[in-house]
Amino acid sequence: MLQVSFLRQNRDLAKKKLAIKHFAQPDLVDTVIDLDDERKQLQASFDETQAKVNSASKEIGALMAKGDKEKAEATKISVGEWKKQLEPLKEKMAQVEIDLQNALVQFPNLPHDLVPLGKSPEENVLVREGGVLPKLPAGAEAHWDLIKKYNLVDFETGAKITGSGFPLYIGKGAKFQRALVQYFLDFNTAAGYTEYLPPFMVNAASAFATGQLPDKEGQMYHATEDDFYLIPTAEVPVTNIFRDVVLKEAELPLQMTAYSPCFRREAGSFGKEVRGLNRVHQFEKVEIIQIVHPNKSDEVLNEMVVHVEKLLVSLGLPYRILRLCGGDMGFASAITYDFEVYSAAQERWLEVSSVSNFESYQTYRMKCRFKDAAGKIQFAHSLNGSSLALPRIFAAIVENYQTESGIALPKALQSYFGAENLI
RNA sequence: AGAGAGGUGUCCGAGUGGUUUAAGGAGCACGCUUGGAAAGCGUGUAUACGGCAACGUAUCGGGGGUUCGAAUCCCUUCCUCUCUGCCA
Repeated sequence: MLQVSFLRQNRDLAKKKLAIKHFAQPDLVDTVIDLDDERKQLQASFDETQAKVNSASKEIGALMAKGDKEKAEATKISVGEWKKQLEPLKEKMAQVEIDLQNALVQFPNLPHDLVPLGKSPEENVLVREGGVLPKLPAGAEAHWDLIKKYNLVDFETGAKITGSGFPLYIGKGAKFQRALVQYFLDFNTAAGYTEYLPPFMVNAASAFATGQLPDKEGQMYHATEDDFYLIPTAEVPVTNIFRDVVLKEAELPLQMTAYSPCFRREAGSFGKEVRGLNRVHQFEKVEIIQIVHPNKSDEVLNEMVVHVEKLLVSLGLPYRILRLCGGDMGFASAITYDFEVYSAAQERWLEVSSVSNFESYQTYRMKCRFKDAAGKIQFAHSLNGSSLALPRIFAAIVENYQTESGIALPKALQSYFGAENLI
């Protein structure tokens, strides 16, 4: 969420930056400032009257103690008058605050200066690429055929149990998932991240704090009986650890990693784009999250990008890193780098990680602050990234490591899987 | 799931309608004292909003109510603990 004080001081800059994100209602900036002016005015007169009520009430107490009942009763009457004035003020103030809040949550985060202009994925900027394209055997197949051939994943039975997009992993396929999770977590903790295993459902307050609510309501599964939401990513529960918390500056940076299943309704496209493991409703992911000093977030973002890159290199997959343009970025992000892995058999790039700096957008929304050396309270910055999302890594490894007689494994995974080859 | 007990500041903890301006203690910070340390003494020690400021307003788990006045009374909700039940 953007801060009114910032919008007030940077009215034109904010509008310019919102335009980069293709935000359709620049005038909302003015609306918000007007509403805030109104709120201030209302509060001033409310506070003034309330102060009169408070001091008169105290006076009544003193008069009663003295036994001056007559004067006490007279004071009660004037208090009654003031309270009548208070009622409409209170209502109006509550309404203005709701309006202000409703307007504020509509703003996406402002883009970082490095964010390229552009509207669609084609306008994302290639930062660098690495890895080598594999030489696939003749008759190389896409992962949806390979997993069937080797009985690693059964979509039909998953659909029978739950619905489409809920894959059932079997045998070596299931074990491979477990090996990947274990490897990713170990890789992250070795780099200093603390491992968490969070709840997989969150309440509405948590979903609001990380920006899933109110605008992305339909993308989450909702357990209505208890009003819990199934998490779309571990970012939600883990970042919320620090909701309404004032940290000490010395505690920063906080580095967390967590495995979780991710649940996404993903109302969307059909066909090749979503075939096999390319897009599913439930998938496994290991996430990295940092809460840092605002001065450090640019630097930390780069560190996180390098961290994820090293992980991809260790898997021997051909990859590229893109800096997303304003039109392709997430709502809450100030700057995002996407990692894509080349699926040789599908002949297309698959997004496997997205690393973002949210700056103070989430932390303001969830009141995650820290006390600096001077004793001043400031909002921290939050960042997160996948390291990594499993299904597409699974797909890419199965495709890129296929041989004529089976599927090989990257060296780094062999000890985790307990064999040199997947098949 | 049923019954009961609770939720107060950084922490412990007092507080059943009015100098509570939340006692007292601990911790922490600063100062005094000291050769140095401990002890002792003194001062300070939540957040948000409004205001140039003085200061004001709100907050005793959350929300609502009663009252001139609520940490205190009522309703509601969440959470924790104990016992019982159920369960991997």
